Amino acid sequence: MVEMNGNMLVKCEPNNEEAELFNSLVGNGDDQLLLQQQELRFLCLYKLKTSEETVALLEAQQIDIECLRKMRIEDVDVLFDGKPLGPKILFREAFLEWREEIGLPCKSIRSLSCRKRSCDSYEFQAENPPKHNLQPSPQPWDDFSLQPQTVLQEREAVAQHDNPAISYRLFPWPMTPGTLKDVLNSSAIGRSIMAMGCLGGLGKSLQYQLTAIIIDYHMEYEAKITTPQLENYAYCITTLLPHENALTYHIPRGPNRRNPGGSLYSRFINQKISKKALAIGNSLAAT
DNA sequence: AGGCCTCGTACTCATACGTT
DNA sequence: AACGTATGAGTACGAGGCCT
Repeated sequence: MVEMNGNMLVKCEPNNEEAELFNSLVGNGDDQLLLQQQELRFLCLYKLKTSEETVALLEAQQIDIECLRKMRIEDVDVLFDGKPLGPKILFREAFLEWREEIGLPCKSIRSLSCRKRSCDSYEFQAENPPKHNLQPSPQPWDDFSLQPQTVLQEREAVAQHDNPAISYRLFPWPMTPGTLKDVLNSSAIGRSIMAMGCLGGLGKSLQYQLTAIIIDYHMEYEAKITTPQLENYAYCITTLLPHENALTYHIPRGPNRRNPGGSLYSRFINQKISKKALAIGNSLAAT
């Protein structure tokens, strides 16, 4: 793996311990629970900015992300029963904000009992999240795990055989951290990237794979790439995989750099060249 | 095992073009 | 004219395959 540390390149390869840990995470059926715990920790520590104690509290109550999505405000009181008020206030505020952000505003039992529960509208909402805004509005964690069932099934069908020719047009545009997560979850290599990214920095080969996936996604929508788009991709990567260095993926122009740098731009340029060469080759073969 | 070659990737430089 | 952006050409480097 190569990381940018100021102007210095630091090279380090994933060690055996990391590989074993990775295998232990993605290897067998029991690992679903581990991955869920990783996801919960990731959400709590990086998004909700809660303390380790709060994470431990949630784990002790066997609360996972699915539970957090369904949690009611009274449950927060129960969770922190007998605990100091400070962490409770911080968690509650961050939790309410997150629920608003993902389109599942927190309800109380009382408010729910005040209206008819013909089809449990907020469960319904969970399966029918608000439509994506087409304008770039990168919201970390927006739409995490909240894709319409049909679309998810469609993607799963495409991804089932880990077909390298996944149609990224099934995913929303432009990319957000949530979209990136869905894109990665649609392939085996993407899931490996997610799993490794939870543990630490990605290896060099996984960084290449991640870059390739994102550029393939981009090129299904647009033939050109702009600086804001490159910045957004770097933002999505570092939001979803906080151990990654944005400069690995996108180096902006500067006084001493006329063009953008980083693996994203390079991959994009080389893909364009490859595709053009292929097109020329095909046209020559056709004549 | 070591040398050579090919290929893919990352990067820089130069240039053309559009916008302000 | 100055600046930003897109593109092409060229170079360096490393990985992998092949041959001796």
